[in-house]
Amino acid sequence: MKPTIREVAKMAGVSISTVSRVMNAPDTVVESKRSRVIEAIEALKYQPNAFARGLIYKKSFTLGLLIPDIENMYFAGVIRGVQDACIKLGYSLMICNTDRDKERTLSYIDTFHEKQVDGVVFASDILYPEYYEKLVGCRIPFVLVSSHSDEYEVASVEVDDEKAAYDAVKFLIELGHREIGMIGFNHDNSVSGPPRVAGFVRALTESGLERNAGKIKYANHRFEQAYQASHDLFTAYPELTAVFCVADEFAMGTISYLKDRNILVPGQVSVIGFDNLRMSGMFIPKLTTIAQPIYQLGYRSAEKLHELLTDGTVSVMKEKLEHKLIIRESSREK
Amino acid sequence: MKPTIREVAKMAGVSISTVSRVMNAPDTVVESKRSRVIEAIEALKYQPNAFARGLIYKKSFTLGLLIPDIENMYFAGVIRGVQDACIKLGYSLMICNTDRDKERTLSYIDTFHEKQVDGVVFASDILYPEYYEKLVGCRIPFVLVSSHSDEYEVASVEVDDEKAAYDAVKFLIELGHREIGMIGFNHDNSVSGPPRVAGFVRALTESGLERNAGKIKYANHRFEQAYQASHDLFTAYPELTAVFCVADEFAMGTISYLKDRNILVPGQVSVIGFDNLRMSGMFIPKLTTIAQPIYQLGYRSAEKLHELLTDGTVSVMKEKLEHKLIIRESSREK
DNA sequence: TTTAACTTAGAAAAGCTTTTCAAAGCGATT
DNA sequence: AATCGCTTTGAAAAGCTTTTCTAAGTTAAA
Repeated sequence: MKPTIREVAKMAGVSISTVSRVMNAPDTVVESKRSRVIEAIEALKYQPNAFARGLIYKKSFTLGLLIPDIENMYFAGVIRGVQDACIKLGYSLMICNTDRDKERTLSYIDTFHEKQVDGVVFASDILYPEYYEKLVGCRIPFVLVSSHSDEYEVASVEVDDEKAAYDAVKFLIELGHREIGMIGFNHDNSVSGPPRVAGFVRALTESGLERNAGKIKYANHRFEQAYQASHDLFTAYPELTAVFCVADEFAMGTISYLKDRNILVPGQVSVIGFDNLRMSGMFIPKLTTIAQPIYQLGYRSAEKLHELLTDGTVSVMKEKLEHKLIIRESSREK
Repeated sequence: MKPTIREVAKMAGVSISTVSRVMNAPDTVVESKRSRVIEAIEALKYQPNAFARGLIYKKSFTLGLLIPDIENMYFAGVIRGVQDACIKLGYSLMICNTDRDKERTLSYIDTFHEKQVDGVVFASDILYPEYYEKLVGCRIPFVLVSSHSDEYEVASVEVDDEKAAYDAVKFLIELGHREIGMIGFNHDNSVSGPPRVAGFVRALTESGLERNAGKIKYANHRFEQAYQASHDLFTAYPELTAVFCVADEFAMGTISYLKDRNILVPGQVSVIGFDNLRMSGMFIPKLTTIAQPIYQLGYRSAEKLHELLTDGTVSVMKEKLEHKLIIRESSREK
């Protein structure tokens, strides 16, 4: 089996206390013994047992990350950010893909509880009361990323969805478009759904384009759904010359649909996305989009969780990171 | 703090042994006490401490997963597969993104060792001797997915790369193409690089097209690199009417390049990819490709690891899963 | 009625580390 | 020479659970 501190002690001819001290407070043990101990540790490839340490410290130095859909490219970036922050801060990371399934999410929280993760970052999904109750019931500190809660007092880091949507639509208007539609997230399973239509409506209203405010179809996070939604949108409103899509994946779905209908993008219709996935620059045409600082979102959320864990509180509760308009090839002046 | 078995025992008015028995062998404790204990457990939301259990069982019921590049869409699928298998088999999963960095990979193995993961699945990367030595030095059982080792006796599950590449090129030939090039993986940091050029060459040779065997440029896993490689390929061999790309991301890079050069795909040049990413059906044009059973690859690798952990050995050492040709829009008869 | 065989429950040990406490050793000060 | 104070080390306890062992209590059989 794996060597224990006992065997290291025996090999070095000292007590286990001394071995422990060599690892945790090296300068309290005299040089001669210290080097003998270090030799023994290396010879045996000794690695202290995390279970025993966990028992003492009551900490696992592990964080949990709950992801709604790992096949959504958006999350690859936030995972990288969270993981890099974890490395910097000395945590391990346990990533779980919930598929937006309530039961599964709850069961992962149980696992986190059992494994004694120090905290969890909860990504992009709605914080349902069940989740909240369970998390606080298990006394697990947590933060939200790309999400927030109106009901509860929970730390979060995200983008200003309303403003970002506003900027996207404003851009389309400045390009000269007057007939503008939108493909949005279903409100009942997304947190950014409502603020993004709010931004859409505000930009429209501000320019006297209220008549477009209802030209919205909703989809459920996936390409195929957005394809279908575009179909519904364009059969209902064939006059549209621009579409605001609340996700790059939706923009791709919309463009695919338009392509199949032989409608040119951006020749006849301009499409703007949201997220700036790595894929957006690879698509044909390259997507004009609102860039979220995806990696930073993940990174900051882990830092914030760390702050919560060490200080017991967090300096800014609802943190907003900056979005940015990226102009590429899927949009054009009207 | 979190409640312990002691507090449950006190609340139920029994000894801690009884509580433990209720959880692990319920029928050895009399109904009246059992129900009192269950009540107490629920009232306190008691969850046994995984550290204490780990100390006893010498198992963490946690697996580690080493991923080279989490932003590569290929891995989203294998992660899902591994994770679903883990749920079925009762393991938790610790996913680590190595960025193909040796030091980082080694350091993750240390973490796995310290956290006492029961085993690790190692994805898609070359099993360098350092990795192998460290893993066996730490006595951590492991399996390879989308990879294999010629040097060492390690269980693996992957696709038959040579055959798959052969099938791809054969398909191009049957379409009537005679001038065929390839965008491959750099041999020095990929395991599937060499077998895929072998398949390319075999298909060519079989049809008397050896003259094409050298028309290969190499790229390093990413779109941008494939774009550049396509540039090199087509300036060196402008006669090409078809390209075999060893990854869908490469195919997208190639098509992007061709598009920028106003070369029609599939009108003038046919492109076939490899992987069948979820994205491949979303791209314009939709990619003809060799589908890997990505999810199953992940799923099987976790099952295999489980087999290794429970039986101490594995029934089939080098397992191959079936690939499949998917014909979509990026290829056309010559 | 007594003994044998079970059933049920508690005490205690084991698993590995860190940390506290006490003791030993040593130099220096009075 | 004796005491003080500091450094260095080891013994032991604590952290939480599972499991073994033992004891007590119950039922059935002789």
